[in-house]
Amino acid sequence: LNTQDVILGLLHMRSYSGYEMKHYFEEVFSFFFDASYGTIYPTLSKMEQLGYITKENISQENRPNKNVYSLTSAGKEQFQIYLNSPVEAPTVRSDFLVRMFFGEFAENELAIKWVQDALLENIRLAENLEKMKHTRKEDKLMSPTRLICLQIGIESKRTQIEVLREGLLSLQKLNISDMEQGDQQ
Amino acid sequence: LNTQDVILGLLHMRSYSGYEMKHYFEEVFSFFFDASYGTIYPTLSKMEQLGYITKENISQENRPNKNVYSLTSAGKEQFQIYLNSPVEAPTVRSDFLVRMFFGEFAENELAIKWVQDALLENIRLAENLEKMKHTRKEDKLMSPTRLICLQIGIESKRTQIEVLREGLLSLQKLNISDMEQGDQQ
DNA sequence: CCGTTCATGTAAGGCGTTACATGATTCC
DNA sequence: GGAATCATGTAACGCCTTACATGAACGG
Repeated sequence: LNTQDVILGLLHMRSYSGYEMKHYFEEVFSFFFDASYGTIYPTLSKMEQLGYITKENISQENRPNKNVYSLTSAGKEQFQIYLNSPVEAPTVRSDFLVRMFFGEFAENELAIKWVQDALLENIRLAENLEKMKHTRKEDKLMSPTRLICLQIGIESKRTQIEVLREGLLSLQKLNISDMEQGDQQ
Repeated sequence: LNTQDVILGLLHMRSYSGYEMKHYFEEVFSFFFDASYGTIYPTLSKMEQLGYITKENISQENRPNKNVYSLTSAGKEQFQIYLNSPVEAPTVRSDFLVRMFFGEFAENELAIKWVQDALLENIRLAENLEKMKHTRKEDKLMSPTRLICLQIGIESKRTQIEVLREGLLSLQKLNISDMEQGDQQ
Protein backbone atom coordinates (compact mmCIF):
# COMPACT_ATOMS: atom_id res chain seq x y z
CA LEU A 1 0.00 0.00 0.00
CA ASN A 2 1.33 3.38 -0.94
CA THR A 3 -0.05 6.85 -1.54
CA GLN A 4 -0.67 6.10 -5.22
CA ASP A 5 -3.09 3.28 -4.37
CA VAL A 6 -5.06 5.49 -2.01
CA ILE A 7 -5.30 8.30 -4.57
CA LEU A 8 -6.56 5.82 -7.16
CA GLY A 9 -9.24 4.80 -4.67
CA LEU A 10 -10.24 8.38 -3.88
CA LEU A 11 -10.62 9.23 -7.57
CA HIS A 12 -13.04 6.31 -7.95
CA MET A 13 -15.51 8.39 -5.93
CA ARG A 14 -15.07 11.74 -7.70
CA SER A 15 -12.40 14.16 -8.97
CA TYR A 16 -10.17 15.90 -6.48
CA SER A 17 -7.34 18.41 -6.42
CA GLY A 18 -4.22 17.62 -4.41
CA TYR A 19 -5.24 20.18 -1.83
CA GLU A 20 -8.68 18.62 -1.42
CA MET A 21 -7.14 15.16 -1.06
CA LYS A 22 -5.02 16.30 1.86
CA HIS A 23 -8.14 17.61 3.59
CA TYR A 24 -9.98 14.40 2.94
CA PHE A 25 -7.13 12.42 4.49
CA GLU A 26 -7.17 14.60 7.57
CA GLU A 27 -10.91 14.54 8.08
CA VAL A 28 -11.80 11.02 7.09
CA PHE A 29 -8.70 8.81 6.96
CA SER A 30 -7.02 10.09 10.11
CA PHE A 31 -7.14 6.77 11.96
CA PHE A 32 -5.66 4.60 9.20
CA PHE A 33 -3.78 6.72 6.65
CA ASP A 34 -2.15 10.10 6.09
CA ALA A 35 0.02 11.79 3.47
CA SER A 36 1.63 15.23 3.31
CA TYR A 37 1.63 17.69 0.40
CA GLY A 38 5.26 16.76 -0.14
CA THR A 39 4.07 13.27 -1.03
CA ILE A 40 0.76 14.07 -2.70
CA TYR A 41 1.90 16.57 -5.34
CA PRO A 42 4.88 14.60 -6.68
CA THR A 43 2.75 11.43 -6.68
CA LEU A 44 0.06 13.16 -8.76
CA SER A 45 2.68 14.27 -11.33
CA LYS A 46 4.04 10.75 -11.55
CA MET A 47 0.57 9.24 -11.91
CA GLU A 48 -0.29 11.67 -14.69
CA GLN A 49 2.87 10.68 -16.56
CA LEU A 50 1.96 7.03 -16.14
CA GLY A 51 -1.47 7.74 -17.63
CA TYR A 52 -3.46 6.72 -14.53
CA ILE A 53 -5.03 10.17 -14.14
CA THR A 54 -5.63 13.35 -16.17
CA LYS A 55 -5.24 16.91 -14.96
CA GLU A 56 -7.67 19.74 -15.61
CA ASN A 57 -6.82 23.28 -14.61
CA ILE A 58 -9.85 24.99 -13.11
CA SER A 59 -10.04 28.78 -12.85
CA GLN A 60 -11.76 30.06 -9.75
CA GLU A 61 -12.97 33.51 -8.75
CA ASN A 62 -11.16 35.16 -5.88
CA ARG A 63 -8.94 32.19 -5.21
CA PRO A 64 -6.04 30.43 -6.93
CA ASN A 65 -6.50 28.06 -9.86
CA LYS A 66 -6.61 24.43 -8.96
CA ASN A 67 -5.60 21.23 -10.73
CA VAL A 68 -8.41 18.72 -10.57
CA TYR A 69 -7.50 15.13 -11.35
CA SER A 70 -9.72 12.42 -12.85
CA LEU A 71 -9.27 8.70 -13.20
CA THR A 72 -8.49 7.09 -16.58
CA SER A 73 -9.32 3.50 -17.49
CA ALA A 74 -5.62 2.67 -16.99
CA GLY A 75 -5.98 4.08 -13.48
CA LYS A 76 -8.99 1.89 -12.80
CA GLU A 77 -7.07 -1.17 -13.96
CA GLN A 78 -4.14 -0.22 -11.76
CA PHE A 79 -6.46 -0.01 -8.76
CA GLN A 80 -7.80 -3.49 -9.46
CA ILE A 81 -4.20 -4.75 -9.50
CA TYR A 82 -3.77 -3.23 -6.05
CA LEU A 83 -7.01 -4.77 -4.77
CA ASN A 84 -5.85 -8.18 -5.96
CA SER A 85 -2.42 -7.90 -4.34
CA PRO A 86 -1.81 -9.50 -0.92
CA VAL A 87 -3.03 -7.51 2.06
CA GLU A 88 -0.10 -5.96 3.91
CA ALA A 89 0.14 -6.04 7.69
CA PRO A 90 -0.63 -2.68 9.27
CA THR A 91 2.24 -0.55 10.51
CA VAL A 92 1.68 1.34 13.73
CA ARG A 93 4.04 3.59 15.60
CA SER A 94 2.64 5.04 18.77
CA ASP A 95 4.86 7.33 20.79
CA PHE A 96 2.19 7.35 23.50
CA LEU A 97 2.15 3.56 23.92
CA VAL A 98 5.95 3.40 23.96
CA ARG A 99 5.87 5.93 26.80
CA MET A 100 3.22 3.90 28.61
CA PHE A 101 5.34 0.79 28.25
CA PHE A 102 8.40 2.50 29.76
CA GLY A 103 6.38 4.70 32.11
CA GLU A 104 8.11 3.33 35.21
CA PHE A 105 11.22 5.30 34.15
CA ALA A 106 9.36 8.60 34.05
CA GLU A 107 7.92 10.70 36.85
CA ASN A 108 4.36 9.82 37.72
CA GLU A 109 3.14 13.36 37.07
CA LEU A 110 4.57 13.25 33.57
CA ALA A 111 2.76 9.97 32.88
CA ILE A 112 -0.49 11.43 34.21
CA LYS A 113 -0.11 14.36 31.82
CA TRP A 114 0.40 11.98 28.89
CA VAL A 115 -2.73 10.01 29.74
CA GLN A 116 -4.82 13.16 30.23
CA ASP A 117 -3.73 14.54 26.86
CA ALA A 118 -4.33 11.22 25.12
CA LEU A 119 -7.78 11.04 26.67
CA LEU A 120 -8.76 14.49 25.39
CA GLU A 121 -7.38 13.77 21.93
CA ASN A 122 -9.20 10.43 21.71
CA ILE A 123 -12.49 11.99 22.80
CA ARG A 124 -12.10 14.61 20.09
CA LEU A 125 -11.39 12.00 17.42
CA ALA A 126 -14.26 9.75 18.54
CA GLU A 127 -16.70 12.66 18.27
CA ASN A 128 -15.50 13.48 14.76
CA LEU A 129 -15.94 9.89 13.62
CA GLU A 130 -19.37 9.70 15.18
CA LYS A 131 -20.43 12.83 13.29
CA MET A 132 -19.09 11.40 10.03
CA LYS A 133 -21.02 8.20 10.51
CA HIS A 134 -24.34 9.97 10.99
CA THR A 135 -24.00 12.52 8.20
CA ARG A 136 -22.84 9.91 5.71
CA LYS A 137 -25.35 7.27 6.72
CA GLU A 138 -28.28 9.56 6.05
CA ASP A 139 -26.84 10.28 2.62
CA LYS A 140 -26.85 6.54 2.00
CA LEU A 141 -23.34 6.97 0.63
CA MET A 142 -21.90 4.27 2.81
CA SER A 143 -21.00 0.82 1.48
CA PRO A 144 -21.07 -2.13 3.93
CA THR A 145 -17.27 -2.37 3.99
CA ARG A 146 -16.92 1.37 4.53
CA LEU A 147 -19.22 1.02 7.51
CA ILE A 148 -16.91 -1.68 8.89
CA CYS A 149 -13.99 0.71 8.47
CA LEU A 150 -15.73 3.54 10.29
CA GLN A 151 -17.12 1.26 12.96
CA ILE A 152 -13.64 -0.07 13.75
CA GLY A 153 -12.45 3.51 14.12
CA ILE A 154 -15.30 4.53 16.40
CA GLU A 155 -15.32 1.45 18.61
CA SER A 156 -11.54 1.38 18.95
CA LYS A 157 -11.53 4.99 20.09
CA ARG A 158 -14.34 4.32 22.58
CA THR A 159 -12.48 1.35 24.01
CA GLN A 160 -9.28 3.32 24.35
CA ILE A 161 -11.13 6.13 26.11
CA GLU A 162 -12.49 3.67 28.69
CA VAL A 163 -9.09 2.11 29.37
CA LEU A 164 -7.47 5.53 29.61
CA ARG A 165 -10.07 6.75 32.11
CA GLU A 166 -9.50 3.76 34.38
CA GLY A 167 -5.74 4.03 33.93
CA LEU A 168 -5.77 7.69 34.83
CA LEU A 169 -7.55 6.94 38.10
CA SER A 170 -5.01 4.27 39.05
CA LEU A 171 -2.11 6.65 38.34
CA GLN A 172 -3.73 9.43 40.37
CA LYS A 173 -4.23 7.07 43.34
CA LEU A 174 -0.53 6.22 43.16
CA ASN A 175 0.27 9.91 43.35
CA ILE A 176 -1.87 10.35 46.47
CA SER A 177 -0.29 7.41 48.28
CA ASP A 178 3.16 8.78 47.38
CA MET A 179 2.17 12.11 48.95
CA GLU A 180 0.92 10.43 52.11
CA GLN A 181 4.21 8.53 52.37
CA GLY A 182 5.98 11.87 52.00
CA ASP A 183 3.86 13.39 54.78
CA GLN A 184 4.71 10.61 57.19
CA GLN A 185 8.44 11.21 56.89
CA LEU B 1 10.09 8.79 18.48
CA ASN B 2 12.65 6.71 16.68
CA THR B 3 14.29 3.33 17.08
CA GLN B 4 17.05 4.79 19.23
CA ASP B 5 14.58 5.95 21.88
CA VAL B 6 12.95 2.55 22.07
CA ILE B 7 16.30 0.78 22.40
CA LEU B 8 17.24 3.14 25.23
CA GLY B 9 13.99 2.17 26.93
CA LEU B 10 14.56 -1.56 26.45
CA LEU B 11 18.06 -1.37 27.91
CA HIS B 12 16.61 0.22 31.06
CA MET B 13 15.11 -3.18 31.83
CA ARG B 14 18.13 -5.35 31.11
CA SER B 15 20.90 -5.96 28.55
CA TYR B 16 19.96 -7.26 25.11
CA SER B 17 21.62 -8.25 21.86
CA GLY B 18 20.25 -6.84 18.60
CA TYR B 19 18.82 -10.21 17.75
CA GLU B 20 16.99 -10.42 21.09
CA MET B 21 15.62 -6.91 20.65
CA LYS B 22 14.03 -7.84 17.34
CA HIS B 23 12.31 -10.78 19.02
CA TYR B 24 11.11 -8.60 21.84
CA PHE B 25 9.60 -6.16 19.36
CA GLU B 26 7.78 -8.96 17.57
CA GLU B 27 6.41 -10.60 20.69
CA VAL B 28 5.63 -7.65 22.90
CA PHE B 29 5.57 -4.43 20.88
CA SER B 30 3.72 -5.74 17.83
CA PHE B 31 0.70 -3.48 18.24
CA PHE B 32 2.58 -0.21 18.62
CA PHE B 33 6.14 -0.51 17.30
CA ASP B 34 8.43 -2.55 15.08
CA ALA B 35 11.93 -2.34 13.67
CA SER B 36 13.89 -4.57 11.29
CA TYR B 37 17.46 -5.84 11.64
CA GLY B 38 18.40 -3.37 8.94
CA THR B 39 17.48 -0.61 11.36
CA ILE B 40 18.50 -2.20 14.66
CA TYR B 41 22.11 -3.10 13.90
CA PRO B 42 23.18 0.23 12.38
CA THR B 43 21.36 2.07 15.19
CA LEU B 44 23.26 0.06 17.81
CA SER B 45 26.59 0.94 16.16
CA LYS B 46 25.66 4.61 16.10
CA MET B 47 24.54 4.56 19.73
CA GLU B 48 27.77 2.91 20.83
CA GLN B 49 29.77 5.63 19.05
CA LEU B 50 27.66 8.27 20.78
CA GLY B 51 28.45 6.65 24.13
CA TYR B 52 24.85 5.79 25.02
CA ILE B 53 25.55 2.05 25.22
CA THR B 54 28.48 -0.34 25.56
CA LYS B 55 29.01 -3.59 23.69
CA GLU B 56 30.14 -6.86 25.21
CA ASN B 57 30.94 -9.84 23.03
CA ILE B 58 29.62 -13.02 24.61
CA SER B 59 30.89 -16.45 23.54
CA GLN B 60 28.29 -19.17 23.47
CA GLU B 61 28.52 -22.94 23.11
CA ASN B 62 27.12 -24.43 19.94
CA ARG B 63 25.86 -21.12 18.61
CA PRO B 64 27.35 -17.89 17.27
CA ASN B 65 28.82 -15.21 19.52
CA LYS B 66 26.50 -12.38 20.37
CA ASN B 67 26.98 -8.68 21.11
CA VAL B 68 25.14 -7.75 24.27
CA TYR B 69 24.56 -4.05 24.85
CA SER B 70 24.23 -2.21 28.16
CA LEU B 71 23.11 1.29 29.01
CA THR B 72 25.59 3.98 30.09
CA SER B 73 24.73 6.97 32.25
CA ALA B 74 24.80 9.09 29.07
CA GLY B 75 22.20 6.71 27.63
CA LYS B 76 19.99 7.14 30.69
CA GLU B 77 20.20 10.89 30.35
CA GLN B 78 19.35 10.69 26.67
CA PHE B 79 16.26 8.65 27.49
CA GLN B 80 15.12 11.29 29.97
CA ILE B 81 15.48 13.90 27.21
CA TYR B 82 13.19 11.76 25.06
CA LEU B 83 10.65 11.36 27.89
CA ASN B 84 10.56 15.12 28.34
CA SER B 85 10.08 15.85 24.63
CA PRO B 86 6.55 16.49 23.28
CA VAL B 87 4.46 13.37 22.63
CA GLU B 88 4.17 12.74 18.89
CA ALA B 89 0.88 11.81 17.27
CA PRO B 90 0.71 8.11 16.34
CA THR B 91 1.20 7.14 12.72
CA VAL B 92 -0.95 4.33 11.39
CA ARG B 93 -1.06 2.84 7.95
CA SER B 94 -3.57 0.07 7.56
CA ASP B 95 -3.87 -1.58 4.17
CA PHE B 96 -6.86 -3.51 5.51
CA LEU B 97 -8.82 -0.39 6.49
CA VAL B 98 -8.02 1.31 3.17
CA ARG B 99 -9.48 -1.75 1.43
CA MET B 100 -12.54 -1.65 3.67
CA PHE B 101 -13.02 2.02 2.86
CA PHE B 102 -12.89 1.36 -0.89
CA GLY B 103 -14.53 -2.06 -0.67
CA GLU B 104 -17.39 -1.08 -2.98
CA PHE B 105 -14.90 -1.17 -5.88
CA ALA B 106 -13.86 -4.75 -5.15
CA GLU B 107 -15.80 -7.98 -5.58
CA ASN B 108 -17.76 -8.95 -2.52
CA GLU B 109 -16.00 -12.30 -2.24
CA LEU B 110 -12.64 -10.58 -2.15
CA ALA B 111 -13.85 -8.31 0.65
CA ILE B 112 -15.18 -11.32 2.59
CA LYS B 113 -11.78 -12.97 2.30
CA TRP B 114 -10.08 -9.83 3.64
CA VAL B 115 -12.39 -9.71 6.65
CA GLN B 116 -12.02 -13.42 7.39
CA ASP B 117 -8.21 -13.15 7.30
CA ALA B 118 -8.23 -10.02 9.46
CA LEU B 119 -10.49 -11.78 11.95
CA LEU B 120 -8.16 -14.76 12.30
CA GLU B 121 -5.10 -12.55 12.61
CA ASN B 122 -6.74 -10.38 15.26
CA ILE B 123 -7.83 -13.41 17.27
CA ARG B 124 -4.27 -14.70 17.20
CA LEU B 125 -2.86 -11.37 18.36
CA ALA B 126 -5.47 -10.97 21.10
CA GLU B 127 -4.62 -14.40 22.49
CA ASN B 128 -0.90 -13.57 22.54
CA LEU B 129 -1.51 -10.33 24.40
CA GLU B 130 -3.79 -12.06 26.87
CA LYS B 131 -1.08 -14.63 27.60
CA MET B 132 1.50 -11.90 28.09
CA LYS B 133 -0.70 -10.09 30.54
CA HIS B 134 -1.20 -13.15 32.74
CA THR B 135 2.39 -14.38 32.77
CA ARG B 136 3.78 -10.90 33.45
CA LYS B 137 1.18 -9.97 36.02
CA GLU B 138 1.97 -12.99 38.19
CA ASP B 139 5.65 -12.04 38.04
CA LYS B 140 4.64 -8.61 39.37
CA LEU B 141 6.86 -7.13 36.69
CA MET B 142 4.18 -4.83 35.39
CA SER B 143 4.13 -1.11 36.13
CA PRO B 144 0.75 0.70 36.15
CA THR B 145 1.49 2.46 32.86
CA ARG B 146 2.65 -0.76 31.24
CA LEU B 147 -0.65 -2.28 32.25
CA ILE B 148 -2.43 0.59 30.49
CA CYS B 149 -0.38 -0.11 27.37
CA LEU B 150 -1.21 -3.82 27.38
CA GLN B 151 -4.83 -3.21 28.26
CA ILE B 152 -5.24 -0.85 25.31
CA GLY B 153 -3.78 -3.53 23.04
CA ILE B 154 -6.04 -6.27 24.38
CA GLU B 155 -9.27 -4.28 24.46
CA SER B 156 -8.67 -2.75 21.02
CA LYS B 157 -8.17 -6.20 19.52
CA ARG B 158 -11.30 -7.52 21.23
CA THR B 159 -13.33 -4.61 19.93
CA GLN B 160 -12.04 -5.08 16.42
CA ILE B 161 -12.86 -8.77 16.54
CA GLU B 162 -16.46 -7.99 17.49
CA VAL B 163 -16.89 -5.43 14.71
CA LEU B 164 -15.30 -7.77 12.18
CA ARG B 165 -17.59 -10.65 13.17
CA GLU B 166 -20.68 -8.50 12.69
CA GLY B 167 -19.30 -7.04 9.48
CA LEU B 168 -18.55 -10.47 8.08
CA LEU B 169 -22.16 -11.53 8.62
CA SER B 170 -23.49 -8.46 6.81
CA LEU B 171 -21.19 -9.09 3.85
CA GLN B 172 -22.20 -12.75 3.68
CA LYS B 173 -25.88 -11.80 3.68
CA LEU B 174 -25.22 -9.48 0.75
CA ASN B 175 -23.63 -12.37 -1.09
CA ILE B 176 -26.70 -14.55 -0.54
CA SER B 177 -29.13 -11.88 -1.76
CA ASP B 178 -26.94 -11.36 -4.84
CA MET B 179 -27.17 -15.10 -5.56
CA GLU B 180 -30.95 -15.05 -5.18
CA GLN B 181 -31.13 -12.13 -7.57
CA GLY B 182 -28.97 -14.13 -9.97
CA ASP B 183 -31.28 -17.15 -9.66
CA GLN B 184 -34.33 -15.09 -10.52
CA GLN B 185 -32.88 -13.93 -13.83
C1' DC C 1 -2.30 44.78 9.67
C1' DC C 2 -2.12 40.04 10.68
C1' DG C 3 -3.48 35.39 10.70
C1' DT C 4 -5.98 31.92 8.12
C1' DT C 5 -7.55 29.70 4.04
C1' DC C 6 -6.82 28.52 -0.56
C1' DA C 7 -3.49 26.48 -3.70
C1' DT C 8 0.85 24.27 -5.80
C1' DG C 9 5.11 22.91 -5.81
C1' DT C 10 10.54 21.70 -4.81
C1' DA C 11 14.68 20.12 -2.43
C1' DA C 12 17.21 18.09 1.13
C1' DG C 13 17.50 14.94 4.19
C1' DG C 14 15.82 11.24 7.44
C1' DC C 15 14.35 6.97 8.33
C1' DG C 16 13.32 2.69 7.18
C1' DT C 17 12.72 -1.73 4.44
C1' DT C 18 14.20 -5.51 1.48
C1' DA C 19 17.50 -8.30 -0.21
C1' DC C 20 21.92 -10.08 0.03
C1' DA C 21 25.93 -12.34 2.41
C1' DT C 22 27.67 -15.78 5.75
C1' DG C 23 27.83 -19.81 8.57
C1' DA C 24 27.19 -23.17 12.43
C1' DT C 25 23.80 -26.11 14.74
C1' DT C 26 19.71 -28.60 15.58
C1' DC C 27 15.54 -30.92 14.60
C1' DC C 28 12.77 -33.79 11.55
C1' DG D 1 19.29 -33.77 3.31
C1' DG D 2 16.68 -29.66 4.17
C1' DA D 3 14.39 -26.30 6.92
C1' DA D 4 14.51 -23.53 10.96
C1' DT D 5 17.03 -21.09 14.57
C1' DC D 6 20.76 -18.40 16.14
C1' DA D 7 23.46 -14.35 14.99
C1' DT D 8 25.43 -10.05 12.66
C1' DG D 9 25.91 -7.05 9.31
C1' DT D 10 25.78 -4.04 4.62
C1' DA D 11 24.03 -1.72 0.47
C1' DA D 12 20.65 -0.10 -2.46
C1' DC D 13 16.72 1.85 -2.75
C1' DG D 14 12.03 3.71 -1.63
C1' DC D 15 9.12 6.49 0.59
C1' DC D 16 7.97 10.18 3.21
C1' DT D 17 8.53 14.45 6.07
C1' DT D 18 10.06 19.10 6.90
C1' DA D 19 11.09 23.35 5.48
C1' DC D 20 11.13 26.63 2.03
C1' DA D 21 9.01 29.48 -1.71
C1' DT D 22 5.09 32.12 -3.58
C1' DG D 23 0.95 34.76 -3.66
C1' DA D 24 -4.00 36.35 -3.58
C1' DA D 25 -8.14 37.12 -0.76
C1' DC D 26 -10.79 37.47 3.36
C1' DG D 27 -12.12 38.19 8.18
C1' DG D 28 -11.43 40.53 12.44
